[in-house]
Amino acid sequence: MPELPEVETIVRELRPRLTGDRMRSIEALWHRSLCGDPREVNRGIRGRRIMELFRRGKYICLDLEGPRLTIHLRMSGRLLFITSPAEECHIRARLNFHESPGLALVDPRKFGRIRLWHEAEPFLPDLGPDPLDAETVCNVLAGVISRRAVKTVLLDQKVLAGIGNIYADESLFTARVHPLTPAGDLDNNQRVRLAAAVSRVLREAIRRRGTTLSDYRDPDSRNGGFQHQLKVYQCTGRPCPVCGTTISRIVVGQRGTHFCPRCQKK
DNA sequence: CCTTAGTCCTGCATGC
DNA sequence: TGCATGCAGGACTAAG
Repeated sequence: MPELPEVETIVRELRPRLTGDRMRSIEALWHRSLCGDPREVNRGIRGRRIMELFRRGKYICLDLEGPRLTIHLRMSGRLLFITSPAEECHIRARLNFHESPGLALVDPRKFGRIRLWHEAEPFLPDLGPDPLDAETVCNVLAGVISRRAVKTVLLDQKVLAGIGNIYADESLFTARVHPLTPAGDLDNNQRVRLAAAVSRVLREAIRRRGTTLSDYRDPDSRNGGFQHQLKVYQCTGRPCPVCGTTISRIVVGQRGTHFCPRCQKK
């Protein structure tokens, strides 16, 4: 699943190749992959210059001289440059440019969404700050007084934008915090550890170009490398790399959650 | 305020 | 081998 590090990797690949180019069209091959009326979206983007590419949380964002285009890959989405006539399955949409090769949204599960935002409308409202900076994360966590499980809070995009299931579990393990700890009960030490862990894990995952478990690929179809660094995520039944205790799996907020019951005490 | 369940989807694992 | 079932999961919505 593309989370912040995977999306960051994608944006870094797209930026030098698309900045300054112009939009030609967006074709929706699956009607729900493109939000709104496709003809209206195409009127809104045709000929527009891509001023800037950036990431907000898990969103790929294109600044089109005012209006903005966002792409969210959700579960299984990939954004691939269309190079050879290589037949990719599950193409749900195509982005066409004046100069650059097109981009295919390949998305078996059809959850990915492309959306055009008009200049006047609030852009990605309700999205919390990005969690790459430990101090920001610490301040945000200090402001959470809720008794919700800390793992649920980490996954809440209104609180922090970009953390998904993989990096939530890995960060909690690194910080030695139990995923069910009520967020408001974290003491200062735990908060500082968790904030440091979140930013460190995300930065390290970016450095490794993301995690490829099954679906994720960068725009040139290359795998990430962080899957070799995972300590608890999908490691149920294997020994904890720190203490050797068997990694447990529980469900928290309808999400599979992996942790070491010895290192991460409540 | 909060949690839970349902929705969207398909590939894959499981079980008979 | 083949079929049915169920599960995963990010974001959103509705109900309690």
